[in-house]
Amino acid sequence: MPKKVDHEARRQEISEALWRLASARGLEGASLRDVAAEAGISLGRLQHYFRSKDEMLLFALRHINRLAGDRIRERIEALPGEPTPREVLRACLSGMLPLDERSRVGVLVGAAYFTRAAYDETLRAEAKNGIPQLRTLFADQLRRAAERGELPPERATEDEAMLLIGMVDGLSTYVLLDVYDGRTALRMLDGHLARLFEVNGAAAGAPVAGGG
Amino acid sequence: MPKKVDHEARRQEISEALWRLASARGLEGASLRDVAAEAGISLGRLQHYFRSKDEMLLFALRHINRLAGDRIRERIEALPGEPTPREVLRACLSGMLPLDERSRVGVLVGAAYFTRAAYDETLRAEAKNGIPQLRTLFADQLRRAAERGELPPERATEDEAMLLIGMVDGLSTYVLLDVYDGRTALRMLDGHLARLFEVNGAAAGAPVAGGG
DNA sequence: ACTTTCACAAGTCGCTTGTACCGTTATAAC
DNA sequence: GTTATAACGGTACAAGCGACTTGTGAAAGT
Repeated sequence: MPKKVDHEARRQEISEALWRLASARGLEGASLRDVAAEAGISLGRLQHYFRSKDEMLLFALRHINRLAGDRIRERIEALPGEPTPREVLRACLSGMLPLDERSRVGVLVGAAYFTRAAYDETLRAEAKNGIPQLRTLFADQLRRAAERGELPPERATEDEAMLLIGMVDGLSTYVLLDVYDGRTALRMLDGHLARLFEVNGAAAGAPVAGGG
Repeated sequence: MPKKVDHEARRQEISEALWRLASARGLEGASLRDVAAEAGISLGRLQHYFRSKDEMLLFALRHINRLAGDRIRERIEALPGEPTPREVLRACLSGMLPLDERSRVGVLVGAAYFTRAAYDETLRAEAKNGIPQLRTLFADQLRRAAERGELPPERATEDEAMLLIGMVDGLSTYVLLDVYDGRTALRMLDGHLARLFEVNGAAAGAPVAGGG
């Protein structure tokens, strides 16, 4: 038997090259030759690791979804001490906004995939994948906040959790379109959270200062 | 001089063929030949009305934006009697959701353009175009509601208006992804409006029943 | 009647695309 | 040392792309 190569690692490298191109020129603007060139390998080699373009796109989508999940989890664990539900929520939501280069690429790639997912059933199934998890995570935090008296109980719903996800998505959209910048989006997010966590007209939960 | 043809009308017909394809297969899946076939004309004729593909895409974007604006205005005017600010807001916002086939195509096309706009400056400038108008319209309604005592004054801000736009955008995204359906999105939108229009823990403004 | 010019249809051009396939090298097993 | 096979690099190919050119018929102006 000849030498063995870590296929998973090679595939991830190629995926990352694809993301760089997709965030700069869109998914359709990234041909196999372009991706190979960006990854610094030959077209033949790329084809050795992905039998077709669709296979590459699907792998890259799964990979970026996995990284996005890791990122969320990292941000939660990075919170100091015993974080309040509100702090957890803010960390997750602000982590989904395109505030730095890394998350900007992530959101751009996600948008590119979304457009395809709208008419590609395979991609759509994959893109929807993480949403229920995220909704559950957020709903859990809302319930926890309600138990602590930091949130009116009637606001601790799955709908509210879903609304939060949708809102961050909408904010991200307009940041990418340069309608406003990341700081403004963050301010609007904080405004929404502040009103969400209002109990009898007063702020509740731990307000958080600064940071992305 | 030979016979004269209404160029504007021809261009609109071609644009509509493009939308049908774009909503079904995405913008990149619509070649000039495909659009011509969908419009039932020859490639040569299409090129007679659009010198380049970019010109066609730009015209179609402007056209769909104009129709979207018309739709909003129609919905406001269709409201019976002297509509409250809340009724106006709900009519506009629900009109932006992909609830029927027409608006579904509109949102799909908008999404396809958005993906391109992320890395195409010309399209981005055009796509941003209607936003400030919409924000102003919404902010005006919020202020009017605050004056009528139906909304706490501190919520009558430009940020709140922008947040509404972003939220509908996010909801639309997930409707297209089949995460939930249009009715659910509408329920979530109504939930948000209900809380927005809460004064001292009680509902204010005119609650609206049913309808899209 | 003649000319001009619009409104097309059809074909061609150079280029890029995804995919298939061939040839070569290197390495591990026997 | 032979063989089998993973790991490539390189090339060829059919299809499709946008852009461009050419040809034709007809109607309006003179």
